[in-house]
Amino acid sequence: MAEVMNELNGRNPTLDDVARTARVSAATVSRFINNPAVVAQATAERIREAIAATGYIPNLLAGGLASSKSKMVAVLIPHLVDSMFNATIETMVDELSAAGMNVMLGLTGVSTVRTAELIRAALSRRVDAIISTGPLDAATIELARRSPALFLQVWELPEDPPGLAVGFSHKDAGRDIARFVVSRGYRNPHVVTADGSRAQLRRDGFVEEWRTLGGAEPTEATVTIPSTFGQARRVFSDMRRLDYPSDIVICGSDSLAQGLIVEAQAAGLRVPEDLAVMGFGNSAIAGEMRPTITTVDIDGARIAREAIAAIRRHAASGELEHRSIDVSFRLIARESA
Amino acid sequence: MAEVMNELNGRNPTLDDVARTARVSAATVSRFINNPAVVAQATAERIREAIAATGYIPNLLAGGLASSKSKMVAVLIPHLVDSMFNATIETMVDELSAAGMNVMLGLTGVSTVRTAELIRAALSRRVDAIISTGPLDAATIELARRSPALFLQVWELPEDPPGLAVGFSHKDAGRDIARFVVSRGYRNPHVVTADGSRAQLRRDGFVEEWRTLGGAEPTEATVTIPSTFGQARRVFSDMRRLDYPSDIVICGSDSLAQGLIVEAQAAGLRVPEDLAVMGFGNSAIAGEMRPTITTVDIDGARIAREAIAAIRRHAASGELEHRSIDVSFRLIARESA
DNA sequence: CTGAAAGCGCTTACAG
DNA sequence: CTGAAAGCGCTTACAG
Repeated sequence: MAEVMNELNGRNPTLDDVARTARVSAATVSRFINNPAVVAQATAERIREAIAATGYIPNLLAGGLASSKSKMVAVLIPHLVDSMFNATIETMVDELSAAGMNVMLGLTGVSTVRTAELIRAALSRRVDAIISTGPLDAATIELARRSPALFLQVWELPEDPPGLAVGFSHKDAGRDIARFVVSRGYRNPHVVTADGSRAQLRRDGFVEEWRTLGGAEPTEATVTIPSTFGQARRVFSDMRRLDYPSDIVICGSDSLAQGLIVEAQAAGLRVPEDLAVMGFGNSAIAGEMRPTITTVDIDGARIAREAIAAIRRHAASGELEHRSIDVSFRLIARESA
Repeated sequence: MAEVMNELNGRNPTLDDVARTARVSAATVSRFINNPAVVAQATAERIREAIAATGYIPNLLAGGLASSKSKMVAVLIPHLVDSMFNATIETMVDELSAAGMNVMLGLTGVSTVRTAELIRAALSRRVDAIISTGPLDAATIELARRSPALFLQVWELPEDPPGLAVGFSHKDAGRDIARFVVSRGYRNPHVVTADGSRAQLRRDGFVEEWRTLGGAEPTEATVTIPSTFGQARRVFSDMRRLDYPSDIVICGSDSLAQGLIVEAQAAGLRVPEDLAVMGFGNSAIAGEMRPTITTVDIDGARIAREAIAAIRRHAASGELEHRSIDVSFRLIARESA
């Protein structure tokens, strides 16, 4: 072993070094690493020992270049702080790890320009798949369409996705919320929308259905992404200042809803008796807040699993699927509304 | 342009394709891409056009293999959900993007085994640097020490780091909290510690200093990582059930503190009059909660900037620094304690 | 089940 | 400022 280390002379051991100490060809070592079942027992044992003796760590740059498979997946999200996607991403990373793949993380900040740059960067690294959230410009859609990498959009169902989509209809979710609000007898909703395309779709669905059901024009407010807890303070004080008749606030996220509850309570209001609040996303806090928060549950873990399963199918077969998987959503009535 | 596309015959354009259409050598195109200043104006223009015409996207796998620089940095954190590191990571990702580098994200789940696997995976991809949070086993420390990649530990200052460390003394932070609690006249702290090595250090610092200052033995509780909002419920009900005389709860994170405030208020207690609460981390909610949360601020953005600056220095010079950067911490007294 | 050899698409001294 | 050529460390038909 000492001799092996010595002849290396400081450089990293390569496949050839392992092959030499195991007295086999490089091809056989490569096979052992990528598909152990295909080499003979005795040979496998020698190679195993040689790898241990040399401290060999494969070079995936070289491997990827030769095989044109990087075993890397790009995951593109807007933010990390106060993000609705974190649980989904966490499941994705875990599932990818289990499949021997690593993830390249990109933060788009809801910018189509940044998104396009990150997609190019991902393609530069010859990722096997790109998982994207958020809007794409026309050129990027075209790039995605031509891409040899599997292109996945998650948490949404675009009209004509360039690749695969795993998500749900945000517009339908908005409509469902409207029906729920009517069924509970609320009359004056205040709709708080974040400045993202998905949030906008939910808002549109809500307002459309609300009108259809004969509701009076709702009041509205907007917040920027990431919609932090703190923006709730401004929204609430605006409502008071402008003397809105609101009996329920429809929030674009659970953290915003949580913030509104805190503000309302601090102002001496009871939730939901004096002011009801709805969230979106069913984050952990929604079920644990006092009062517990009425919200819409999205099965992020399922989105992640469907996405990764598609990537593994693609890795195995090489075929590019092109369809949409609707995981739907579920309104959860709790105490806050 | 159509001809250029045609002769490609479906495959991705390579550096050679660009070179051919620009009527220069591949070497010159490579120089243009990596250091435009070094090629002549007129040549540069021709290459620029050729790149646009062919739709060339460089292959960083090949580039990395040839140059043994991957322009990729591995970032290893325990979790994404309810994590104290997210703001730090977000700054890191932004800074790395600006420097033309991408990030490989690894989730360790506080497991040294997972951490070791991820470090091997990162080395397989020949990352330029590894940024790690959390404990390392002996073999991994040795691996990090030998690693050609820059090894950075952040949010902590280990005794004898294998590479660079950017963080602060958790034990000192715990001591500071003890002094603050004494100065405010609290007598019966309840210390809630998460099951991580850093949280444990803060707890030890607190208890040590508290005893030194003559305090009575504090009561204690532990929570698991990630310490979600919901664990606050159990901690609070245990305190009540066991009839602790607590006048202040020292929490391991702001979200835990927030949960305790909500629980205490729901039980009819006033914070801080009936029960004071302290957090840790100074997340956005800490300053926006009602009451605002007394906590300890860590300058995560500075940690990120120092780390990325070191990586850029390393990329430029190739030298491996080996030292510790203490960014310290700052106790922020607000309303909750 | 195993080996020899070509090739993946870049970068980088070296020479001019 | 530019080009020819070797080499980075793997994988994968092809042959046996």
